[in-house]
Amino acid sequence: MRKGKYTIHDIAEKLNITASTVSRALNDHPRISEATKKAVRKAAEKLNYQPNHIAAALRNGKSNIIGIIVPTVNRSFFSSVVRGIEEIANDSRYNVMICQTNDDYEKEVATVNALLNARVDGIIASFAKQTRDFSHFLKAHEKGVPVILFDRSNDELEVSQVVIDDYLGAYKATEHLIQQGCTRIAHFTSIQKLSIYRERLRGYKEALQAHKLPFDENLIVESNLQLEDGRSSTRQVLALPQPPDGIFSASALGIMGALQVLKEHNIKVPQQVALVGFSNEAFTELTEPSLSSVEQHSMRIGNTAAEIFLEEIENRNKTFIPQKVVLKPELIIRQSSLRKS
Amino acid sequence: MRKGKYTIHDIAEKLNITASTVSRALNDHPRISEATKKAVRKAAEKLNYQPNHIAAALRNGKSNIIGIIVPTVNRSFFSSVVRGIEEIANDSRYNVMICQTNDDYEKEVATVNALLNARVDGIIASFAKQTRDFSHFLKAHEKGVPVILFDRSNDELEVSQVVIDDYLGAYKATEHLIQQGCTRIAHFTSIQKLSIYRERLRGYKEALQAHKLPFDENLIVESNLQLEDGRSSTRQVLALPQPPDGIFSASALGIMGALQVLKEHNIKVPQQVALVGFSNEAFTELTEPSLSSVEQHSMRIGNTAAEIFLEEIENRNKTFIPQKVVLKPELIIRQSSLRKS
DNA sequence: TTCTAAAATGCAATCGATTGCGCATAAAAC
DNA sequence: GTTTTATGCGCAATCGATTGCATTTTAGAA
Repeated sequence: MRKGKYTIHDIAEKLNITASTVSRALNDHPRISEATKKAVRKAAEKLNYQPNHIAAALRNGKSNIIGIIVPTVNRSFFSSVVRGIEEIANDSRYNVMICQTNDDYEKEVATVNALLNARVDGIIASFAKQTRDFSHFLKAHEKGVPVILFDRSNDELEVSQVVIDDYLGAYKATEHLIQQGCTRIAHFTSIQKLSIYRERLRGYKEALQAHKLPFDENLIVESNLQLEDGRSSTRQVLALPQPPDGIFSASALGIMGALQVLKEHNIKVPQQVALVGFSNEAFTELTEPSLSSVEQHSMRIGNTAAEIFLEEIENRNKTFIPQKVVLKPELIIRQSSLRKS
Repeated sequence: MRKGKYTIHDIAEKLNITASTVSRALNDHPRISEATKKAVRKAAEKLNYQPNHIAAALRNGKSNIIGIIVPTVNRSFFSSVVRGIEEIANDSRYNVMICQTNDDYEKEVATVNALLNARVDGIIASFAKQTRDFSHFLKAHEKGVPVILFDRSNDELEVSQVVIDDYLGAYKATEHLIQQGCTRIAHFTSIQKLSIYRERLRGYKEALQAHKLPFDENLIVESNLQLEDGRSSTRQVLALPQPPDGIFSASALGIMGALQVLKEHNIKVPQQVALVGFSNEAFTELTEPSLSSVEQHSMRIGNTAAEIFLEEIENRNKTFIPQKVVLKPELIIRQSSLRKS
């Protein structure tokens, strides 16, 4: 049926040589004469030969596929990371297989297994919010499949990871708000089981401390950090006897929600309340006023993760030493926090 | 090295039977006794046996992978379609391989080839804006790999496709603007080589005609429909002797740009100029005022595409009849076009 | 011209799962 | 009690590329 379904055997037959020679010729093996190589390449071209990666994968025990696991691909952050991974991976003849967990733990476990069955050569992942048990990742790692975690990760896990300095990002953001004159800054955070949120909270606290501002438990609101959460959190802090004059949210949607509610209450941004979010999502510069936020260099995160993967594949036989790369975030100041001074 | 690297042969040995029997037992073959099946399943579990899909793929000539090709995954529309595909595919034990072309023709061709080499069982794609030559898709189709195009597609291509009724969406949007009192409606469009843009333009025109409004060539602006394009197109129509009182953009970012520029000119939306966009991207409901837009039911598009794929795989031996599914879009009315009446 | 080393290629096994065919054994039919 | 017919399972080939080892060919040395 299938046209052009030629194999190395067909090429071999055509040239009166064996498949071994063809294989070696195509792989530029030194023991094959230039003449033969040329002939093989020519014949391959003529037949429009397409190598069967599956056969090679079976024989070599490697598929040349990197599995990527993200909660969702529908966020600038994650899709940029994916792009970053692809960039590096493709250069090294790897393909990527992107899988979404929708932040569902069960799906995540199933996905890891599916990827292992598909014999991926490595897994680059950012786990689901509710993931507490990491044995599925460990299982992959023990099977010799490099696992690289990014953003959401876990120090206790003996695998490599690429994260940004969440502490620093939060510190910068908070300090910036202070410099703009804010003295009561609220912070929207999420589950403290995730280190990224713990670290952002820590950065926030230490910035306050460094500038001799008091820490008020009432100004910390924990939620899922989606749009609606941002809205309700904002209402909550506005209802305080002493409402805040600045808000730093650990997510982009969170600060978006804040902006909406503040506008609804006719509270001027940034004059009355200044805002800074986290994650430089596309919409943050589309709002009115545009939203300041902490840029995570997502593309770079992807690049780095892919590079670590390549290294680990390279050093597969050497003893494994997990590495942790921490990238510096950057504060992007826009209108929502810039008071005319 | 790899732990748990057991094969059906290991199970066979353990039970003193052959690999054939193990294979059949695991696949629930009717000719295998229940007792044997149970024993096999138990042994498999005990050894933590993981089937090697690659070996099966080689033998069966199918990988159980669907390749998805999209310009970018970083848009609600495309990522939702992907989700929709996954939903259906996973239920039928298919995995998906998502690839981004970044709207680059070369990359698209390379991607199709890569997917074919990876021996995907089908390709679901929305092609790049500049793609004029579709031979890479045809090649896949001729090789017996079902190709399903969605959104951006091409009637001349003898492959199945899932699209929305762009004409209808545009008609509804334009009519809505007219009903809100607009009489001079500008339309932002993109390359007319793409049928989606041609159809949207046609819908716009016919709605005008149906309501006896004149068609003015000056109100049509063709661009790439990104944010910046929306901005400049808006400036362009505002500079006309008779500026418009309504804008219908064939993209979401386009109308976003319009909103920005209008606000900068202190032109009231929707009172002075009403706006409707296309593609219900996340940010459209986050703006101030929120943006009306045409919802494309992206998830459903994905579902449908996957279902068509499954059908075509099923009927692989029957004669192929390409099918075209046209979904109805829905107009979502938000503040940007709703004048208090 | 004969021998040896090097260069070029072939042979056959391998990766792991699948499957058509065939051979037993057991159950059913006559 | 013999013939059919199921039933349960094994044998061996297959998918296509790769590779260690063996063999042939060629070139160079003696």
